[in-house]
Parts: sequence; structure tokens; C-alpha cells
Amino acid sequence: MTATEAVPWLSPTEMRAWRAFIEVHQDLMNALEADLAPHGLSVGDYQVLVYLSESEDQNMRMCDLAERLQLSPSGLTRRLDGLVRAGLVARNPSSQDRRVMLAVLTPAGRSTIETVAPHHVRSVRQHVVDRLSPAQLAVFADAFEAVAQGLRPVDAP
Amino acid sequence: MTATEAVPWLSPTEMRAWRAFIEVHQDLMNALEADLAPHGLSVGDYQVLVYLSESEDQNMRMCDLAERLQLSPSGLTRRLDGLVRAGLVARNPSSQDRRVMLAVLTPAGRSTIETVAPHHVRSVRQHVVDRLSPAQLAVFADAFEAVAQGLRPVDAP
DNA sequence: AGTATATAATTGCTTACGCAACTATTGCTC
DNA sequence: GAGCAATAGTTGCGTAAGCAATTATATACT
Repeated sequence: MTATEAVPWLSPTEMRAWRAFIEVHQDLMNALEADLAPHGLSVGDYQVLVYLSESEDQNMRMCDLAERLQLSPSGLTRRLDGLVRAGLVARNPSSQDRRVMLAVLTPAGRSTIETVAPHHVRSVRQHVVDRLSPAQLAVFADAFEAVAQGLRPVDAP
Repeated sequence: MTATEAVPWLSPTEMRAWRAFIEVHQDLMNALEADLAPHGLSVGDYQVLVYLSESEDQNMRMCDLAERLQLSPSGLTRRLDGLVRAGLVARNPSSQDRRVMLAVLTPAGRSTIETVAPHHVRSVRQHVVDRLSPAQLAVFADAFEAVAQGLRPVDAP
């Protein structure tokens, strides 16, 4: 609630970093979407497939998946609708907890992610990773993890 | 069009950097939105006011503003609708080119951005800038500018 | 056990935005 | 200077996602 009490403005470097971050994100996502589009997937769809494929039994509870994807429950329900319609993911009711719906990768989904992943990785390399030195990447990773740490426990004591 | 030809997977550091970036962005924007909400502005609205306030005569052509904001023409039209309704921005037809509509900051808009900016800067500091060392910030800025350089001239020869 | 609370998923409603279509200008070419 | 292409802005339509309400189930309290 403190008012206009001497907030140090951003220095040139700080401003440069901040604006570059803000401005790059949109362009970058557009580029990744464009690279993924020929394969019939959006970045959002791709992420669903990635997380499912990384999971033990190729499945995840909707609520856990939503959290991973930073998506609201309803958002995930609808994103999954598309993937189910495309036959890449199926919904399986959990036998342990009848409230729970498991999103599970179908063989088609498995095959799709295996085909598409190398293209996506190439895309990420091309637009980002290969443009940065190993030292830059290390700092980059540390920096974002520091920011993440400050954000996650915003209200989790 | 090259197919599955040996794309080197991401190294642990590369993966760490990439995932941190992807995951942080959403949380960060949510935090900034939340900090700005009490002032009745979205981050998108705020950016409009910032760019207008930085412009020579507190005005910009719609098309230039849309490009700055990385927004489609229609997207900007609608975003401006909200700001006009709130009395923070006005639409002035250009006297030089009758196709052009100038978005111009009203006194209320000017006053709003001057009031809100320090809070927003504090917010950015709190969540990002102050969590990073000057060295990290410098690398951060360089890294994003390198990425931006690779993205901007995608089809501009 | 029996009620109260918490959790999981979905649906209705609203908002934000991009694309394509349309209109109104301007500038270029001959 | 007449016609044509390019540019600026808006509107209709479709898509994606969040919030609030709803339903179903599970867990905790007494």
C-alpha cells in the first residue's frame, strides 16, 4: 500500500533486459507455433503430449496435468477435447478415485510425439539455444530459476 | 523439410534454461497482472499508456502502435476501445492522412500512467530485476537481444 | 455411521485476440 | 489525371482460456 515512495527506476541494462524479455516472448512463441503447425499441433498440444509421454504410465490426472501446464481446470478440459478428438489422447476414469479422470497417451499420440519432438527441438535450437553460448545458457537457466523461486511460493507459506 | 536427421537433444543445462523460461513467463505475467489490477489496468493497457506517453506528442498511429505492441490491427482496435471507454486514451483522426487514426493520451491517461508506473516498476523489480545480479542482468539482456535478432528478420531481407 | 468439508472434473458465460473481408484513403504508374 | 496497388482502420466470425456454478466423489470430524 506504500505510495510513490522513491522507486528506483530501471537502469539502462535493466530496462534493456526487461523489454527484450517481454518483446521476445511473443515473437518466439509465434515462431514455435509456426514450426509446429505443419505437424498439426499447437505448442499447447505439444506440451500435453510431452508431459504425458514423460509420465510413468503415459497418463496423468487432469488436475496434476493442469497444474503442470499452468492451465485452469476448464482450460485443460477443453484443450484435451481437441486432443481426444484427434485421437492422440484418451480419457480413462481412474479406478482408485472415481472423481479422477486420467488423460492417457494413445499409441497414435505416442507415435505423434516421437515424430514431432525432433522437429520441435530443432526449432527451439534454431531460435534460442544455438544462439546462446554455453555460459549464457547457464546464466539464463540460473536467472529464470531465481525468478521462478520468487514466484512459486507467493502464497504458499 | 529435413526429416529425422540426428537433432542433438537438449543438454541438461539447455533443458533447464528452456523449461524455466517457458514456465516462468506465465507465472510472471500473472503476478504482474495481479499487481496492476488494483489500479484498474491490465498489463496490455499499461503498455499502451507507456508507449503513448513515451511518444513525441503523446500520440501514435494505430498501425505503429499495433506493431510496437505486437498486436494485430483488430486486436489493437479492441484494446483501445477499452481505454477510450475508460477515458484514458482518445482517438484523433490525423489531419495529414485521412486513413490514419491517432491514439492519443488524455490528461486522465497521462495522470494514470504517472501514478501507476512506480508501482509497476516496483513490481517488476520485486519479481525479476532485484532477484538478479547486475552480471546476470547484463547476460540476460544480451541473450534476449540475440534471440530477438534471430526472430525479427524472419522474412524481412 | 452421518454429516460437513474438500477435491476433481465439467459446463455456461464472458473476454481477448487473430484472420479474413470490407471500406476509405493515398501513392504509383502510364 | 485515370486507374491500380498498397496502406490504415474497423467489423464479423471463430478459437482459446479464465471464473463461477454444478455435480460427483472422497476424506475428516464427532
